[in-house]
Amino acid sequence: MLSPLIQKLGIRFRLSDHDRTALQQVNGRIVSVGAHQDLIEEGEASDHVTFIRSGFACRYRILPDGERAIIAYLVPGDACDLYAPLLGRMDHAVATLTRCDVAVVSRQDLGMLTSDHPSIADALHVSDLVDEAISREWLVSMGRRSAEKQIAHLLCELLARLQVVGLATSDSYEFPITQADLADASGLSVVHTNRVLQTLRAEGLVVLRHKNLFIPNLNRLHAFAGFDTNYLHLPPTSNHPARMQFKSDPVRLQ
Amino acid sequence: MLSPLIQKLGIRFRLSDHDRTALQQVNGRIVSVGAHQDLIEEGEASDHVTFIRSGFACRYRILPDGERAIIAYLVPGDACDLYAPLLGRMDHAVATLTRCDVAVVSRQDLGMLTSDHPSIADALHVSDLVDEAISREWLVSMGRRSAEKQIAHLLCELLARLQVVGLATSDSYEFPITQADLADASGLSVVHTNRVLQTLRAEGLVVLRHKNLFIPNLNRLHAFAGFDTNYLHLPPTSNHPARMQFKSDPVRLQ
DNA sequence: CGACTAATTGAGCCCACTCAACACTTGTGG
DNA sequence: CCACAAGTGTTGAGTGGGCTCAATTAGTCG
Repeated sequence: MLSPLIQKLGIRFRLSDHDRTALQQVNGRIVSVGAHQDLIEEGEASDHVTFIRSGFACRYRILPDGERAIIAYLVPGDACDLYAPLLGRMDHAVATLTRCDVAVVSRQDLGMLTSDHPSIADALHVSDLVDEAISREWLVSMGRRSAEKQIAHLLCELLARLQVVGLATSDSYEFPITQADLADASGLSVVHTNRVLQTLRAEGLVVLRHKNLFIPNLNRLHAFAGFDTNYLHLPPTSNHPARMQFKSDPVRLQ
Repeated sequence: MLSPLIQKLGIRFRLSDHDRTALQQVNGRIVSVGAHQDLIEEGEASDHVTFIRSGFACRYRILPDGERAIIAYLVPGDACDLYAPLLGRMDHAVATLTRCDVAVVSRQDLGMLTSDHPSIADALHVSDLVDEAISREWLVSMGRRSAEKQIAHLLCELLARLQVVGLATSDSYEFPITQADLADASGLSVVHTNRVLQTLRAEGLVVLRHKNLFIPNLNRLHAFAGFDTNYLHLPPTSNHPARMQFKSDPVRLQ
């Protein structure tokens, strides 16, 4: 039911076998949702929690002029509305970007789980704090990185996050996100997003084909984007095979 | 010691007199810090928590090219590093923007306080969730609002946040933040920040003089910025005298 | 008063936007 | 299985918001 979540929690927080078993036995219902469907609407206050099991989703807001701003990407293992009741109502919406399987768990069940297993509560809290760090990093990107570096940075982030849940190899992952959805997450226009991607491809920083992203030289992409995994708070022991590559010259555009 | 914090917690969460007394009796030391000084450095892992008692501070990151990105403004009542130990080390730094008084409390004392008073722990958690919502709103601003609207929005947000801790009237507050610090928080250049402020003044949306901000017509500014307090999760009963004003025509630039 | 910091102004440029057309994919129903 | 529609990606041309560089004018504070 919650397998990618368990994987994610286990990476940043020590869980006992007892905790794991409890997590594995959580019951809820699995729902399959098509691409570009709302999972949670703004203003909602539901009595269940939604987790992404497969596919990509996003948090977003619609502005008065109809523009959409994507505030976060959600990948398998991410919760959509974990602490929503503490705040009362959702101040933003959540929608799928691709076809998704989501797990819907009752808040009551989850509450019992976390009170019986305080370390699960802590682990969930930690992963929320990481989400917060990710928001901050997006702010850094939007504020002070060029469009090219911003998107490169995002692609690095997704690689790391997908590796955590076993959905990426050391240098590639499935990337079914639309350029329009990338644009709304980067604060760019669709046209410019397209051109930025072309530049990254032309520089040989990424190979993007058939909804699949391959990174020929991760060190080079990291150096270009100014990417530093610190903010994701992954354990140092985590295996990052790509880190073993030779260091290469930094890339400069123009 | 923590009076603005107590005010802030009390607004969004019901605290018993018992809780309040406990909060009032927290001890720690008060430190006075000059403007533009680091309070917490990136990578730090300290055994105490720092709260802003007076003045403005910010969270920030420095990029490889030396640029600074301000990720959040901190006002009196805000915590600098509440959950830092859960994540291990700080992934960003905190610095003052003006002269500040900060309260430094040992984590051990705070831990005892929250385990004796679970509702204080919840209240702190809620205010962290609001900080998260603020980050998301900043992302919306940077991504999809014009420079004018972005800064107008920020000024609306500060009004609301300062009202919570009694540092703003219904339509004005002390605004000692430098244009350079505003620029780094908005992702704009200093020069353009200056011009944006001039536009807002020329439109009569704000009066900014002698480090003091006055908003002649809050509804007008709200409408212009597309500002909606929802994301701050203030109680509906909160007194917002300015809301009683007449509705006025929306402002359009150019 | 002098030294520094902060705010302002001008000029020229470029990154990113808009509008608009076109090509390629994907999916669906006849 | 094809035809068409819708969605997605790509390209060109022209514009403008926001940038940089550089200099000047306030403020602030010892």
